[in-house]
Amino acid sequence: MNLGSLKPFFEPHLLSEIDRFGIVKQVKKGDILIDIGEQIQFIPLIIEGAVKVLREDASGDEILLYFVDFGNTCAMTLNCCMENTPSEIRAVCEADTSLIMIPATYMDSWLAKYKSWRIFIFDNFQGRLNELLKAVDSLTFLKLDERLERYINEKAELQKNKKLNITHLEIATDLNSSRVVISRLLKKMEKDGLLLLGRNTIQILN
Amino acid sequence: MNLGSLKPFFEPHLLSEIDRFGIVKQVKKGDILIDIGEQIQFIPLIIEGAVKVLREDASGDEILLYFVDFGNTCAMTLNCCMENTPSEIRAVCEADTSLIMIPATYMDSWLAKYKSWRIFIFDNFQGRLNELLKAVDSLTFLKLDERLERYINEKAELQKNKKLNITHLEIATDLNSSRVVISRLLKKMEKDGLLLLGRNTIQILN
DNA sequence: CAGGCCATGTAACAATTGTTACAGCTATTG
DNA sequence: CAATAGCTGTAACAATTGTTACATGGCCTG
Repeated sequence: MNLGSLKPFFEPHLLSEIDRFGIVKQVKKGDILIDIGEQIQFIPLIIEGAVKVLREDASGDEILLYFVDFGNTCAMTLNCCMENTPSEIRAVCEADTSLIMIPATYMDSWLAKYKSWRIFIFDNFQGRLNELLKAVDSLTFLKLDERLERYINEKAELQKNKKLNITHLEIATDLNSSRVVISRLLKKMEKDGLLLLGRNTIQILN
Repeated sequence: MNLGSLKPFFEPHLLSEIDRFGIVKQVKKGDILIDIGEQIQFIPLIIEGAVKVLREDASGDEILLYFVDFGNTCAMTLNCCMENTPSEIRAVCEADTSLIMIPATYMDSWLAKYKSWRIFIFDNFQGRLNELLKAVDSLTFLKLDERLERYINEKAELQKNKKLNITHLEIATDLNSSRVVISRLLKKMEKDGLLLLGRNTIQILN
């Protein structure tokens, strides 16, 4: 396993443990990595690619919570590992993704043994709590057009490309809105010179 | 310090450390325990009472995130301690509250030494993440009348009393709505036989 | 007990978001 | 190349939530 990219995060001894016990996994764009209600036995550590984490209610409506990318893991998952509770969220791959699956059993013992692991875990909790806070902020304080703008910009940043390949329906699903509303708002943004719309594409100007 | 109530949570040696290094603090109803932007040096462990945690945006609008009560601490605070970043939230006492302030310096060393501390910390992260998830769920999937109903019931449960002393304006602030809207919805709930309204009081029926 | 502040009730209206319906266009597939 | 499925544009309308304005009545304070 090539752990070079993880070197800055972990002390050498921990790296060798990750090398010994971690299982590398490749997941394709669109695949569901973790689903709601699943028992989680492994902590996924993202090496390449990105994952989107979302929440669903009883009637099947969705809301995007946040994205997770390189060097991070999903704090929700951490908890589920520690407590052995079923997953509260769904994780879907945004792009082809490689990850190291670390058996949940090491979670606790590494916390006692490695300071770098504690830092890693806490940084991730911090990150996830902040992402959730950001989600609450958006839902509370922003109107849909502002949420949409934020969403589009985040997507572009994540994939480092101002041309998005996405449909209005996908956006509507992520924002828990409806396609017609999203189309309407996008059209307005285009008229305002912020975007160029095409079939399956949104080109961010500026 | 009387740590009896904490006995079920922590191993004896840790309890004696808490006894040695923790500082007991009494806070009055309505007092601000932690404010946005503050540096946090202590982990507050709630012994009695309850605290409400809220978020504010640039223009001063608020939203209630969740309540924290006995045996718990605020995961936001944990993070701020670990990372030494300013607080992202405000914590206001719901009732007169006693807490033990644990200097942030012990945070990490106790994690290495005490399994019960690790469990405590992780349980709290779990709890806070779940509360934030619940907040996101409410904001996303519920209409205001449902959020209001949930809010009122939570309040009653927290104070173990079906008669609330609260004004419509306070509710509106917690839910980031406006007083008129809340009055309108409460009136409807009263007409539906769910409540009895009075000046500064809401009596939950059923 | 008069004045003022605060809490509540209500109406009228505005803004935002959601829904339904349908038309036209594009890409794919057989 | 015809058929089909999926994507986008648009209009008309509905529901929800927010805003403004004003009236009433309780309660505290001087």
